[in-house]
Amino acid sequence: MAALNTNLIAEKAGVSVGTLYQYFPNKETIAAELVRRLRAEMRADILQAVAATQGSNIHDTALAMVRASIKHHTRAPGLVRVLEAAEAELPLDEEARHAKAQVHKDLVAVLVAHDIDRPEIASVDLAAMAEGMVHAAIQRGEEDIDDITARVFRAVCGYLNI
Amino acid sequence: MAALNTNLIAEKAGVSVGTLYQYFPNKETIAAELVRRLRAEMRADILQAVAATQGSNIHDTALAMVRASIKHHTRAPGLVRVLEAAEAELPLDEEARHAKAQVHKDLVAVLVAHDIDRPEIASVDLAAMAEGMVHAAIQRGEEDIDDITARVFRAVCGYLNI
Amino acid sequence: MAALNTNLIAEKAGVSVGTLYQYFPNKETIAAELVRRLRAEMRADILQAVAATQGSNIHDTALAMVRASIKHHTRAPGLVRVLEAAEAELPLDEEARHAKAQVHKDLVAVLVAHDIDRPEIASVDLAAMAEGMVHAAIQRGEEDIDDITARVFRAVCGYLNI
Amino acid sequence: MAALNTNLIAEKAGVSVGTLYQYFPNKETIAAELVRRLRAEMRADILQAVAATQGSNIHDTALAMVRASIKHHTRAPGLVRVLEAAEAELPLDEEARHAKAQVHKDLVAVLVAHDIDRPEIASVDLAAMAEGMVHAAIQRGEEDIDDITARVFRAVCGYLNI
DNA sequence: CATGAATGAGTCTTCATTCAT
DNA sequence: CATGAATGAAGACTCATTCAT
Repeated sequence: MAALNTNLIAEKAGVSVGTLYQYFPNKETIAAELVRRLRAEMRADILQAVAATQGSNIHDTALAMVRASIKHHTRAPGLVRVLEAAEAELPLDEEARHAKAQVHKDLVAVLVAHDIDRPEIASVDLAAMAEGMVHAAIQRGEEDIDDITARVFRAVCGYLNI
Repeated sequence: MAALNTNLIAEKAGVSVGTLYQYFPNKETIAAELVRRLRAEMRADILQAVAATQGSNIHDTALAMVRASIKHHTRAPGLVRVLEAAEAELPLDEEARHAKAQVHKDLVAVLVAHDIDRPEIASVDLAAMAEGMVHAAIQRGEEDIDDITARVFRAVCGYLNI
Repeated sequence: MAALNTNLIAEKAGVSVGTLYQYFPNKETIAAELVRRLRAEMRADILQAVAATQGSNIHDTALAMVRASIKHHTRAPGLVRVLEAAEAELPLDEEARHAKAQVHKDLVAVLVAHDIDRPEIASVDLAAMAEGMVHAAIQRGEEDIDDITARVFRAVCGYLNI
Repeated sequence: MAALNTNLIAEKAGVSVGTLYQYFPNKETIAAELVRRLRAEMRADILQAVAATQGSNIHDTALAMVRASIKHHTRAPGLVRVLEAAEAELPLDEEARHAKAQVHKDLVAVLVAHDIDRPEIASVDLAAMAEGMVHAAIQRGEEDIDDITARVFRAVCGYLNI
């Protein structure tokens, strides 16, 4: 995949390939690290959204989280897309898996706090649903973030029966 | 891109690479053709679902379509995933673009028939949402199709406010 | 070499590749046959030139032969060029070698008849010289055959000290 | 074109294919560069011959140039032959075309200095004639350079009427 | 978070050759 | 001078990885 070319990654990172390989044993770990960072950023966004709506009803929290998710996709659409596609077939290392799991856990915690049924499943479903919709919208060139947000929010509420 | 290796594609297709190249000028067109077939099959599944629920309310039709979408993902999960990932960066030829557009049009037609708001947008949103959720579920190894169906259906209804 | 593509040769010959391979065991023999024909035609042209100047002085004979050589290059410039290039690295079969040798022998005979020194060497030198000049002129797009003839003739006379 | 096989070129150049492709975008430019070098070397040989016979009559200069031309063919007969054959169908880049043109210009300059008629045409004719004869002689395995030189020289003088 | 030219295994693509019809 | 789709070895090209500086 052209976008995950090691030389390109190095260039974008402002270093040489050699340097990259001094810190990572191979391309897979490099990609895993990028995934880790992506998830960490995402988590920060989400935690912030959760914190900001602390004590509110689930609607407000959900809305804030959807917004956070979209923000995350807007930052570097190309990279996010490529990495999320790569994530599936990549043998993630412990760190990356952990970062990914954290996002999941945070979401589960929110769902549990609001008495949602089968929170573990709901967490992955909601993430997949939002990711799918946002991803498609961004890729089509949509720019009205509020509109995208509203649409995803509708689906989320439907899924949660709230 | 191990899964879109021309030699592998040829092998799976039961022919030699040379034969493949007698019908397609290069790898891109080969991939485009696979996308075209995928979309054509998907469309057949969806049209059948629509036809089978002709005259029913939108709930039944939506449910049938969700089921069709899942069926499509179940057939050849690996290939579907790879192709859907490739679809975005592939220069699709006329045929493939047409096949993709047809699926979209069919869905829009159903939405229009049921007086759904902004049917064009709804069509892509619903497709993305379902694809995202189903994709994630299948990849995680879920096998209870009815359960997945019910969850996607909930999101769809929420999105459509029905 | 694109111009010696077996499928192309077959097409130009108005048959299928399969048919070609029913008469020749491989590409080399096909090329050899083309060389053989080329040399046979060339020989015919040269013999005719010699016959037409029977009894004349060497100047007239040389001039006629140069003309014949140019005619040969004009017929199918592309093929002639390709074949003459191929001739060197091709393992010619008996027939083709014989056809080539015949041309040489005829020339030697003429040279002997006119008391030229070292006729064997002169024969190949003259052929190479004429071929080189004519080839280059034709390829550059020159069309004034008489002019090319005059120039080659000058070189030939110089070589022969006549 | 076995002799212009990229892997072979790389091997002969003492590097790997990858390295070759780090400096040239494709096979054609690689071949063009080889042609350029060939012509540059040839030019050096010729200029040296011209310089060494500065002020002499045209006979001496012509002789020296014929000798230079033969030397050029002797260095790497195989490569020279292949490249000169390839030259015609190759899309030469600016550099290569320039190198080729330089040789031509140098020769024209010499011819002009000696009041030769139609120097532009004479230049290409002489080059083609010498190349044709030398080429054939070398390929037949002749090793007596002086003899070849004398024969080519005779043709050259005849052509130039000197 | 050093550098980047060199390496060569792995892909894409072509084309001489075969063989079922 | 039967046909031409199928084959796969060979050749063009890429890119993850290394190593001398």
